[in-house]
Amino acid sequence: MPFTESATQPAQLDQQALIDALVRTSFVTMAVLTKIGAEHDLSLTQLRMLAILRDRRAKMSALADYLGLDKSTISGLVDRAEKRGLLQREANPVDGRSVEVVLTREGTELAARGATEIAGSLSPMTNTLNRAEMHRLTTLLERMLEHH
Amino acid sequence: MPFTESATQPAQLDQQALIDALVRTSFVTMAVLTKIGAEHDLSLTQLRMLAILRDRRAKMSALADYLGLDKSTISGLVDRAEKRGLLQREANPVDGRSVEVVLTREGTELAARGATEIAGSLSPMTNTLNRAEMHRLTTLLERMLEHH
DNA sequence: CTACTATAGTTGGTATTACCAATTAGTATT
DNA sequence: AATACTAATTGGTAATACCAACTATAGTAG
Repeated sequence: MPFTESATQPAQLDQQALIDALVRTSFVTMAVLTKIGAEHDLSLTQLRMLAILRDRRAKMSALADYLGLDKSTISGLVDRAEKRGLLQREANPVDGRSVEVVLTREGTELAARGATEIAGSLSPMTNTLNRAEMHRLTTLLERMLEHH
Repeated sequence: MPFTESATQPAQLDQQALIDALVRTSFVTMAVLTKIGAEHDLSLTQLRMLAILRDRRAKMSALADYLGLDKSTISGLVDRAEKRGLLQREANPVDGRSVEVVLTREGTELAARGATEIAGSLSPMTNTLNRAEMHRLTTLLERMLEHH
């Protein structure tokens, strides 16, 4: 079941074990996100988009950058989400080409509900650790994320 | 950029921070996997399928279970991978309905190469930790994974 | 041993995701 | 004022993934 391997060096075994654990954890986490999204008819990408728009309004091109997707993909995503009433396109008064995207009240509520459910679904896993362990794990993950 | 929030309880703050770190780590990891897959014209799902088939031959239905997908989706995935020569369908002599899937030599090689590249792409992140920290992180992640 | 039921996969239909190339419209540059 | 650049959309294609319906094989009941 190891996603990766082919390391025989003594020191690299630890690294390989970590990578396997990271990949497996990621798949479990993604599965949780996908499932919760699906319960609200949201793809993982749509869920991410809502999460991004929770804090800030964003231009189409900014969304493409954040999500690592082509602009044309964003057009489609925003189209469908807008048709569902989750968000709105707004004109940028300064730049006539630019389109800004903002969550509607409904979109904001859905994003909040999703966040709560995600926390709820992951807590069985995270709660296997005590507070000190949680803290240590968080710190280690954040250290890795910084260097990226 | 917090994917989730809405926790004000004192003890839950640590948990919330952990969940955020987990989700962010997962997206970074998935982005790496997606990119490496794309370089070999493999979707994340196909990459996972190859990874599963590295160790074992599997029936169509077993693949559906492992991947959490509908059987009909597997038919399509296997069709395309077979057409590319990465794997083969084989009849099960015991059960005439069952179809077993096995990697070809080419598929095995691609899976191995992918695994190496994944390790290479994640190592900049994992190498920000020393060996003891890697070990601690791995242990904590595995503890969580067990309880799932 | 035939008839029902269950299981394993495939097929056909649809929606979504995602890309690329081409286009439209607005902004900047020279 | 003409040219180049940028922002977003449109159209076309392929892959992913679902569901429902179907085929073929296997197992069970009468």
